[in-house]
Amino acid sequence: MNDPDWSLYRTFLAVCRTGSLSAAARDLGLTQPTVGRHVDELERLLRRTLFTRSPQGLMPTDAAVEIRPYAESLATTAAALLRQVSGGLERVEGIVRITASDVIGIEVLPPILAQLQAAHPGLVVELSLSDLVEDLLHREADVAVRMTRPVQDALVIRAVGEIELGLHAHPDYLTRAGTPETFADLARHRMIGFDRQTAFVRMATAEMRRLNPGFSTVEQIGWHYRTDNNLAQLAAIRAGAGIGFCQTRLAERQPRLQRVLPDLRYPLPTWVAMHEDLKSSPRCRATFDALVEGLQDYIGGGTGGR
Amino acid sequence: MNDPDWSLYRTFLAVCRTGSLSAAARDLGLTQPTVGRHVDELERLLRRTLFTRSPQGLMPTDAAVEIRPYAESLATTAAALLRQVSGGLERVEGIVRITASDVIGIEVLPPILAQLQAAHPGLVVELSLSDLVEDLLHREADVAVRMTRPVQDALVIRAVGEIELGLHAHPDYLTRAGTPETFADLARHRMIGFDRQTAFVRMATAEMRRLNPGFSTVEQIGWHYRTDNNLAQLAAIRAGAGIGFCQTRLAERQPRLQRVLPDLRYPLPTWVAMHEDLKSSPRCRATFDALVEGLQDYIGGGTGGR
DNA sequence: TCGGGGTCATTCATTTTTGAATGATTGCTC
DNA sequence: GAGCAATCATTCAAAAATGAATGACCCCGA
Repeated sequence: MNDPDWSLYRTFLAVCRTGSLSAAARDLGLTQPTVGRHVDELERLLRRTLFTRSPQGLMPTDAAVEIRPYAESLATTAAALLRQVSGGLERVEGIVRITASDVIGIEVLPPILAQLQAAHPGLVVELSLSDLVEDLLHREADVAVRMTRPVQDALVIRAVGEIELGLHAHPDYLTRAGTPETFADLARHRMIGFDRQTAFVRMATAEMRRLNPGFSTVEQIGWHYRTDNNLAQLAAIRAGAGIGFCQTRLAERQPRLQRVLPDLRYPLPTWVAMHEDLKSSPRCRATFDALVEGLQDYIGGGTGGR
Repeated sequence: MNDPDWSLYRTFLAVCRTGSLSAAARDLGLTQPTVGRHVDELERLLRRTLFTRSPQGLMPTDAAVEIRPYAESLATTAAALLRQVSGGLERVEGIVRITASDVIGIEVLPPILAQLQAAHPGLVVELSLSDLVEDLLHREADVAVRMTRPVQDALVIRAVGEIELGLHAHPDYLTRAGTPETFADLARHRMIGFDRQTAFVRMATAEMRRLNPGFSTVEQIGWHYRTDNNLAQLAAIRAGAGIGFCQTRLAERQPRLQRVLPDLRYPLPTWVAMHEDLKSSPRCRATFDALVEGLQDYIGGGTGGR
C-alpha cells in the first residue's frame, strides 16, 4: 500500500473545514475538480469513504472525523515550520504567535508588544486570544501567557507574579446605589459575574472563599449581570452596571473606576511559557523576554524568578 | 508567498535522513532528479538554502537543521494517521504501536501480546523498545509502558503496581564465590551494574539507599561489570558473571537464577498510558486493557487502581 | 413554477511533474 | 594512476495533474 501524498491531507482538511469541494478549492487556490480528485485519491489510498456526497453538500463520514485531528496537527506543524523559517537565525524578525486571555491581550499586551515591535521592526505578531489554551507542544502558538501553571514538559516557563483581582465599580453607580462597606452589603448591590458554572469559576469561588472568609458565595449574593466574557464584564463595570471583578492594575489605569472593598483580593498567578526548542529562536526569545518584563512591570515589581 | 506543498517536507526529511538525493529517492520511490527538484523548490519557496552541495554529499545548512524537527513531527503525525486508519471502527484490528523498555518488551510483553493477538488475529503490533520515552502526545506511539509517572495532560494512565527489583545471581557463581549474607558482604563480590551515571541511576541509587539503609552505595561497593543495557545485565547474571539487579518475577521464571539478600528490594512503579483520543479506538483500547491486565498478572495481583 | 446561486461530476486541452538516460565529478580500491 | 561505484546535474520525451468549460442537480425565494 502506497502512502498518500501529504498534500492530500491538506486538501482533505480544507474540505473538512469548509464542508464543500468548491469552498476548499477557493481556500487552497485550486479548482474544484482538483480538490475532488484529491479526495478521491485519498479515499482510494486509505480504503475509506471520507465523505458521503449528498446533494446538499458533503457529509464527513466517521472515518473522516477520526482522521481529521491528525490533519489539523499536520497543519499546525506546517504553520509552525513556516513561522520558524520566517525569521532569521540572528536577528529578531519574522512571525511570532502569542496566545493569551482576551483581557490580557486587549488591555495589557498592546503597549508591551508595541514597544517590542518598535525595537524590532521586522517582527510580526500574531495574537490568538482565547481561554482555550493552545498547545505549545504542538506549536499552535510560540509563546503563551497563562493563568494556570503549565504542566507539560519541554516548556520554558517563567512566573511573572500574581495579577490581583478586586471589586470595582464606576462612581456613577456608587453615587446612585451607595458604596458597600462590608461583604454583607454586597447582597444589596447589582453584581457583575460569570454566566456558567465552569470549572474555573467553581475553583475561583472556592479560592475566593478561602482567601476572604467573610465573602459570601454566589448562592448568597446573586449575580445580576452575567457573562462569561471578561471584556464584557469590564465594559459593564465601566458603564456603571454594578460591581464586578477586574484586575486592580487595569482599574488604576481607567480614568474613573473605583475600587470597592479593597480588602477583598484574589491573586491570579501568571506565567509566560514557550517550547524549549524555541529558546534558540531570536524572535521567540525576544518576545518571551519582553512579555516577562512587561508583565512584571504591569503587575508592579512582581515576584519574578522561576 | 505561496505555501510549500506538504509533500516537499516529506522529501526534505528523506534527504535529511539519508544525506543524499539518490538515497532519498530510493526511500521515497521517486527518482533522484525529482528529489533534487523538490529540494530546489522548497529552497525557493522558503528563501533558504537547505543543503550545500558539496561533492562528497549534501550538507544540511543551519536552516535545514532548524526545520528538520518540524518535518519529523509531520512524519510521525502522518504515520499515526495511517495507523489510525489501519483499523476498523468496531473491530480490534489494524496497527498498534507500543513503546516500552527493552527488558519489558523482550521478557514480559511477548506472552501478553501473543495472547492479545490470538484473540484478535487482525491486530498488528509494532514494538518500539527504548528507554527514550516516545511522545504519546505527538503520537510517536499509541500505548506506552512507563516506569515514570507520565505528567502530560490528555493521557489516560493506569498504575499497574510495582515491579520489584532484587539482587540475583546464577548458582554457578554462588558456589564459586559464596553467597553473601549481609550488605557488607557485597563488597567482596563481582557486581553487575550501570555504566554511566545517568539521572535515572542517580535517582535509583538515592531511592535504594532510602529503602535499604544498610545497602552501601556505588562508591563503596564498586561495580565490576558495567553496562547501561538492562538486557546485557540480565545476560551477565545468567552467565554467572556476578550479582546484579533484575526483576524478581523475571528471575522466578528463569530455570536457574537465585535471589541474593532477599531483604533488599527496589520497587519500580509501573504505568500504562495512552492518548485520551485513542480510547475510542478499539485496537488501542484493547491493547491498553491487555497490557494493564497482563502486567498486573506479571507483577502478581498488583495494587491496580488508578 | 420559474429563475438564481450554490453545489459536484465530467470532459478535454494545457501545464506541470516526472522518469530514463546521459554526462561530469568525486572518493575509494587495487 | 586506472577502474569502479557512488554521487548530482542536465536533457528530453512520457506521464500525470491541473484548470476551464460545461452539464446536472438541489435549495431557496419570488
